[in-house]
Amino acid sequence: MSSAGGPPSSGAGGGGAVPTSNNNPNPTSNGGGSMSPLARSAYTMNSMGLTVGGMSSVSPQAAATFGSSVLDSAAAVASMSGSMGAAAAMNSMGGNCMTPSSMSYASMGSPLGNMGGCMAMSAASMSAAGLGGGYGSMPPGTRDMEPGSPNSMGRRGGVDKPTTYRRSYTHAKPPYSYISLITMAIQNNPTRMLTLSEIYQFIMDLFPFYRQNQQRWQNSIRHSLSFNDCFVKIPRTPDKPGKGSFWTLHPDSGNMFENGCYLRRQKRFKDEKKEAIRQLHKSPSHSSLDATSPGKKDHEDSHHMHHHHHTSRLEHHQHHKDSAGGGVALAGVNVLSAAHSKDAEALAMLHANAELCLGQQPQHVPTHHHQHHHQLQQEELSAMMANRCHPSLISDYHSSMHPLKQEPSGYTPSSHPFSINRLLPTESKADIKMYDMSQYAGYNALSPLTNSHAALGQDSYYQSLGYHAPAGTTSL
DNA sequence: GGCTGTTTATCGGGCG
DNA sequence: CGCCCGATAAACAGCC
Repeated sequence: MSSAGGPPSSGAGGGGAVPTSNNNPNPTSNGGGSMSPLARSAYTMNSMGLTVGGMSSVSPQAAATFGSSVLDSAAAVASMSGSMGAAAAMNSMGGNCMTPSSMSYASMGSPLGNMGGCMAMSAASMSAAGLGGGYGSMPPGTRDMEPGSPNSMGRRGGVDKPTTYRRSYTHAKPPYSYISLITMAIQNNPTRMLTLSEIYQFIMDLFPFYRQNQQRWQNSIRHSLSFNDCFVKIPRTPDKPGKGSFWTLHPDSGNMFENGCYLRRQKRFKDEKKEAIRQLHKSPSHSSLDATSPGKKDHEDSHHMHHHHHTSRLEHHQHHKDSAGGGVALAGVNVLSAAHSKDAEALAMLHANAELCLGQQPQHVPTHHHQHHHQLQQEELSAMMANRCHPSLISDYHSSMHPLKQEPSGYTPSSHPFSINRLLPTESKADIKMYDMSQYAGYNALSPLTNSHAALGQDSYYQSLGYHAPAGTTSL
């Protein structure tokens, strides 16, 4: 690319956390009406004033309220944003993910950003702070200005006075990476599998920002799905005709956002097997496997040629942490080995899974189990999924990341303020609607997922598994 | 043809 | 400063 992607004017080119959406080419190709009154109200809710105050003391009950469907997502989102601060602070994990950028988001629009310090509060309040502060300040109609437009909000470079960027970012880009968003979407679905279009829908339902420039971000979503090993494509079964495959999370992807940072993972999840394949493809010397190779898979390297050793580095990273950790679970690995012991464990792991994905503390990854267990690969996953069962459910990887496991530091995933466990119920919250959460965060109250999964509460999911509620395991 | 997926290429930013 | 991650663009292939 000569000219490297062209003039920045179009916002082309990468970068960064603050993308910029120029004009909205196709504002609502899909959205028709997706903007429910609820959504509006949500938007209207301004910066946290609302919530923070009111919810500061979110009772368990309240928490429970957020447990379902969209709410979950909202909660998840909220928690994500909240965790940006909370997680970092609470767990001293070293995860300072409070990068300037995230901070800026959090603080955007209001002093609340500083709440990071107060995160002692409940997740809900946090979320409110985070989301409300970040987005939600403006009524829907006012979205004239492009939220991340360079001009409007100059980047963190401090280009502009902090005062300028304030509110009005109704549709500011959410402080979540696409990977986070996808994870959120998948996790939010009871089946833990979503089609591409459902992922799109989830995102748009939750974040108005993404109702614009769909072409652009959807391309990115697709790229993320394909490019990141943490997402696994599950072919559609004949009995379920439709378009596109299902996407799920790799059972070993575990907690990609361990530090509560949803903009950037500390490490990119790598499926060792796939990685190995890539390596093979790229290194001519080993054509051991197939001569038929198309030779396209090296993309990882070609993509990041400069850091092809990253893998080792990453592992190194991980191991390091693990060892430090002490004890807990590994992120996965032996998957098939215990594939039979589902039940309670399954749920447990289910939790873990959610937990991990939504942001919890670092688990330990047993440094070297990979070689033996990484067997569960796509085919297997596919097979499992074909049965509508998420691999994670079957896999015993739960054993590795058991939710019950305590963090060495005393922190447990369950204890994580934004832990999904906390949000999960104790009872049926399936009926809860977004309006409930409208107070939750400015961002979510949107239309409930129209998708079926939305209708299903997570508890439903659990129930379907024969599990009632993560009661004991959770602090709830 | 449009959607879904994959792959390549770049750029920008964060972090050690 | 180099490595790595994420965002974005875009070419392409396959499928419905």
